[in-house]
Amino acid sequence: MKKESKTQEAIVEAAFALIGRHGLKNTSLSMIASEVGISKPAIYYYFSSKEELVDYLFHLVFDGHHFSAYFSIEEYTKKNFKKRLIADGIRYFEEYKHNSPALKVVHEFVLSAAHSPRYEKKLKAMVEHFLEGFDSLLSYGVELGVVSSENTSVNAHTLALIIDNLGNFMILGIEIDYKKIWETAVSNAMKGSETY
Amino acid sequence: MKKESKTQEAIVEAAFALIGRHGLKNTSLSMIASEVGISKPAIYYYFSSKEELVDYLFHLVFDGHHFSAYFSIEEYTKKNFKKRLIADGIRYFEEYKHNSPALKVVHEFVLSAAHSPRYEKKLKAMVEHFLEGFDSLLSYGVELGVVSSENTSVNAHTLALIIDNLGNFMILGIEIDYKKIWETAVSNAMKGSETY
Amino acid sequence: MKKESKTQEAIVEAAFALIGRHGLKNTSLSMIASEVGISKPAIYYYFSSKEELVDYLFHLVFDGHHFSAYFSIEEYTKKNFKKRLIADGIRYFEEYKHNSPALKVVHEFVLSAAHSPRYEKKLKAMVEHFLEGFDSLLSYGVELGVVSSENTSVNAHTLALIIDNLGNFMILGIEIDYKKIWETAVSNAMKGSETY
Amino acid sequence: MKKESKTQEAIVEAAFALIGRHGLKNTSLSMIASEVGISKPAIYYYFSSKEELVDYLFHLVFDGHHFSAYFSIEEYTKKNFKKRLIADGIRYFEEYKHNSPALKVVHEFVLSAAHSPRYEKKLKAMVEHFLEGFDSLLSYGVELGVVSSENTSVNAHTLALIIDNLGNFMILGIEIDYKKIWETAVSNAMKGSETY
DNA sequence: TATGAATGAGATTTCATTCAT
DNA sequence: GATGAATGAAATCTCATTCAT
Repeated sequence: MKKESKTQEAIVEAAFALIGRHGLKNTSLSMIASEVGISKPAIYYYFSSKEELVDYLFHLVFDGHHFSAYFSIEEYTKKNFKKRLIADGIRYFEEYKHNSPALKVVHEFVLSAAHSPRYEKKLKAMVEHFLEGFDSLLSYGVELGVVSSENTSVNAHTLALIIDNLGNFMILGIEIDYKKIWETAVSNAMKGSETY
Repeated sequence: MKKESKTQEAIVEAAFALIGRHGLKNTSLSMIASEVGISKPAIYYYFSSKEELVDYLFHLVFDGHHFSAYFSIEEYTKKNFKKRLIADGIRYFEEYKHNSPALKVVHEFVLSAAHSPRYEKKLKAMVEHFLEGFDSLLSYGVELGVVSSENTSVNAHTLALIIDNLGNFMILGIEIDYKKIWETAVSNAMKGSETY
Repeated sequence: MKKESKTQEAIVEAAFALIGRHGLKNTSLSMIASEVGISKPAIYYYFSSKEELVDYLFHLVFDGHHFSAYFSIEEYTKKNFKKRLIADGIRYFEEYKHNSPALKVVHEFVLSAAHSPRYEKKLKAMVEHFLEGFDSLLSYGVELGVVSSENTSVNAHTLALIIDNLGNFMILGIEIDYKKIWETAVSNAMKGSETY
Repeated sequence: MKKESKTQEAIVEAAFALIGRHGLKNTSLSMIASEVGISKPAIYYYFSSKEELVDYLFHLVFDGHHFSAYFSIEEYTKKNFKKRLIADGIRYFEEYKHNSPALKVVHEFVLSAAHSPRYEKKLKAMVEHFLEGFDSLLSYGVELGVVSSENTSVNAHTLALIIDNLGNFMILGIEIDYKKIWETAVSNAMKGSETY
């Protein structure tokens, strides 16, 4: 837990806010500096380049973005499984509603990964981490006897796909019944479903 | 329907390719001009600003991105409904695999939409158009008697959410069983599913 | 003979003058631009970077700096050999007196070669070219029978060393009898000289 | 003779090494500080500006660069004159071969002198000091009867010119017969040489 | 239709320097 | 004696845009 100076914190916070608002490329060090109320070179005292600042934000964001931060498998029981999964999911994507700068920056990274090999690998790893998270969770449900053993993996990935995109839709301000969609998805995933 | 000159076509094509590869902000008019083999000011003969060129691409992309271009409701029958829906969906997201410039540019616009009110509305409209497309399709399935009448709307939106994100995952190169996921999603959507 | 625009010529000329006066590192594109009376980016229309501009000057300077430009061996005869060699040498280093920007820039390159591998090789080649030039000239003198055949190479190199440094001393404004020194050096070189 | 602290010595040494390697303008206080392992402002405790540090180096270098440091006239005798002069000269320019930081810095100052009136005078003085040194030495040789009394001054200056440039050529890595050239030059200077 | 030439604005970055502690 | 924190000035370079031709 390295101690950050007030200024460094302010830089990071301003960067988050501005990148969330204007995007990665549209946020200049000048903007950050003037938002914080310091001079441009002051940023270089804390980060040796814009790239390094962005990297720092990237890690800050993704290091806190673990599957287990939202879905703590060890607290799931036979009895609370469904309720818990539904509640955790809702908690997850409702964060988007509050428009937290961090989540907007995640969004920014996710989308810019398409033409930035720098982040592509990390991001892919993060998505795969979530896929595996749901895999483990459903497998545990199978053990508990509350989740169908058929197609577990496909169902897990479907949940990941849905919850991820619910966040994206929320950012866009699409009005759909988020909770019901998630509840239904969880139900389907648990009951298993034979294909045609 | 204004007639496009060869040069204009070339500009648009180059812009598509470059933006798909490097992103909106990282693609400069110089890059486009030199890709086409013309001078920078020549672009201004066809588009009065970079913004206008981007707008043009935006419309080009989204005007061709109709729900009905992929799912032609009038060809769905009681008998072929499921098969058809599965097949059309697969056709849709497999386009991503082929890396078509247009789709990459859609992705890019989604990115910009997050911090550009200019595109936000249009994009939202497009997403809603897809949501309604699936709504209509499933409603038609209800009429035909092949789709459960319960929760139709939620199921339709779930399909939209899934198919949209399958494309995103494909761009990232995530290896999951795309087809099986889609098949299962269609099955669930058609059979309806009571919630807990 | 590529046609240079007026502006390009002006840039090159200003660069010569300013680098001669302030040195390579102390001459900025801003200085050049404002000397020429154009904007900074205008320079980039002609040279894609400062490095390229400097390279251009480098070649301009050294491509005209051939041994044969000062000492045209084919005009040397048995009768005029000494007189000619003395006169050509004087003509060579007297150019320094007139303080031509180009010569100052040569000086700049020569000295900065010490920590710029970029120019080191080229410069070494140029110096060696002059060494060989004097070698050939004296050898020709041997053939003509006006130059001693002993130690020809050592004597040639001595001439090169002296004439080169006479220029440097002139730039510094050292007051010595340049002509007499050169005459004596030529005499010694021609007569040959046994070592102790 | 102010006492230098360990830190000051380290600063000076690092400055020597870095300036020798990268040049005056390319060596920043940051580089020096980090080479020494201290903070940037620490340098300001010892030198009130970069200019002052450079001045200090300048004097350090030139105060040790006396003619008499290499050629101690009082040890020359009728018998050892030539041998001694040759040997001292060789010792002088062979220092260049060992790449001593101090000599590289001299070279650097010569470079700066061309466009820095600050050093020009000092440097000129130093060169003149060497010219006079050889003048005195040869005059002493005349007194001893081992040096021709004709053209003594011209011959002295020629020696200065040659030995100075031998060092420059060495830095560039030019491969010539340094020793033979110097021996011959000494011979010629002592024997005197009538001009044409 | 198209280009050569040029520009203002602004981006990232480096440097010598200062000052309170 | 020495440092952490900060700054003004300036450097190189890019970009969208303009305009006469």
